[in-house]
Amino acid sequence: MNTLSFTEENYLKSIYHLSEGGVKEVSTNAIADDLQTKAASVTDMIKKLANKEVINYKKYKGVNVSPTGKMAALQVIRKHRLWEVFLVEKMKFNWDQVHEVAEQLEHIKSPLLIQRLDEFLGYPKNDPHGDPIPDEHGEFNSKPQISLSEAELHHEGILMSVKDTSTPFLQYLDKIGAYIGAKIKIMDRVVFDGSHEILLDNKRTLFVSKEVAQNILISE
Amino acid sequence: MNTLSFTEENYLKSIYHLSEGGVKEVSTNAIADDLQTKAASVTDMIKKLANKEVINYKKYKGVNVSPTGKMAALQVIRKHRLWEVFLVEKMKFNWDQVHEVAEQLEHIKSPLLIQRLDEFLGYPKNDPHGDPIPDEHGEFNSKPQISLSEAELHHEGILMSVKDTSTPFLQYLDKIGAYIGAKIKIMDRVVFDGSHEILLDNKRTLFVSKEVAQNILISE
DNA sequence: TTATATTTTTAGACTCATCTAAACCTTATC
DNA sequence: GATAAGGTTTAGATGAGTCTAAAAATATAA
Repeated sequence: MNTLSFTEENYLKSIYHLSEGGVKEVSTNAIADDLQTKAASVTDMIKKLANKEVINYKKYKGVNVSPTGKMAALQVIRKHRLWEVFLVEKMKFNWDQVHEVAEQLEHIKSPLLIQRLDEFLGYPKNDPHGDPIPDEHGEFNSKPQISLSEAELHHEGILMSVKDTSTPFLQYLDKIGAYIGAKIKIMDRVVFDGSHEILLDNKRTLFVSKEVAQNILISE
Repeated sequence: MNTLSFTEENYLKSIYHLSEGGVKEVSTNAIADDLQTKAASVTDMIKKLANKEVINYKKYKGVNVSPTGKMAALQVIRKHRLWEVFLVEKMKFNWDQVHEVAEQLEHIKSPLLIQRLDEFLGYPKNDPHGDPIPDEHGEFNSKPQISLSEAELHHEGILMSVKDTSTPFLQYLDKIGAYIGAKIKIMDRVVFDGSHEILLDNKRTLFVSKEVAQNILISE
């Protein structure tokens, strides 16, 4: 497999995410969309990645990650999430400020640094958005969770993670007082627009839109 | 000036270092040698850098950094040295292990991160090799220092910094027990091979070669 | 001062990652 | 099962950074 370039790592990570752990076939357009590039560029790159045997590729049939590719992707994800923890815990970044910088830091090549960083941070299990951090073997345990929009009415759970990690969404959550670890109970669901009435930390009830509900994951 | 690419930053840093702060003219070959590349590649790149007005360039006459280029170079150097401090102080790296990783980290783009890192480290004035860390305006005070090989016989001073930061040299210093802050007195100088007899921390006398003496800087 | 050696630049080619435009497959629809 | 619509791949070009080989300029030396 050799080493992957900066760009190759980004493609691989995108494919891994889009395939939800290596099951589904991922389309050229989906990758292009995710990486803000053009389909033709994606075709070129997936040929390279297929040659390096980190993905499986059949013309016109989409791609998915191979076992070695999955490991490589998980290492990049591990680095990304550890750096995010570092930025929030040690550099006093807000959780909506970390993504862009972590995108750069995740490509730093130094196994020793990652090992020491992990130790320095106290072997964290989750990043600031609640996503699990794989260990050096790519292992991680994801606790069962369900989106607010899919959970049953009157279900109560802990805010475990968020699907969307964009600045506007995270700033919105800050504004309404939602955070990883908060207690959320679904009080009502509005049929008209799919919005949700929720009880936050047994203190306040408020309404969130369908879009917001889909991006909040709580414990089952 | 716009932003500089990864590679452009490396060239600029090299030119800055080779010109001892932007004074002397630097030759194409010197840069090629420093960056382990070919003279032809250097010629291409210095044209680009001259177009961006970070260096002054006259064909066949060498280059030196412009005021804007000097500032840009100092920012990269600032980042490099702050990361080195981080690696040694927080990540428990040895001083001979930091260079390669800092070469990568110095190109991370995030003014906020550097500001917070500086604060986190307690606004250090020097990196693990004794080199001064410029502040955000590119200012730094370098205390007067002189190489062991140039100082007067029987001169005594503190080991302030090292010119060579390669792993073999630093490991050699570890071995003989020399470190930044150590007290060194020049006991004798051997005419035959230019080697030096020194007294280290008032404890041990030992001989170091001419090459080693040239790379150790002590207070005047 | 002319010849020689060295340094620097140019010319042309290569790789990587990207693009547009056109050609090509696959799928959905009637 | 023909056709339209959409997705995917190829062809050819571009820019960044690099290289080798050859030409041009400068420096050195007899």
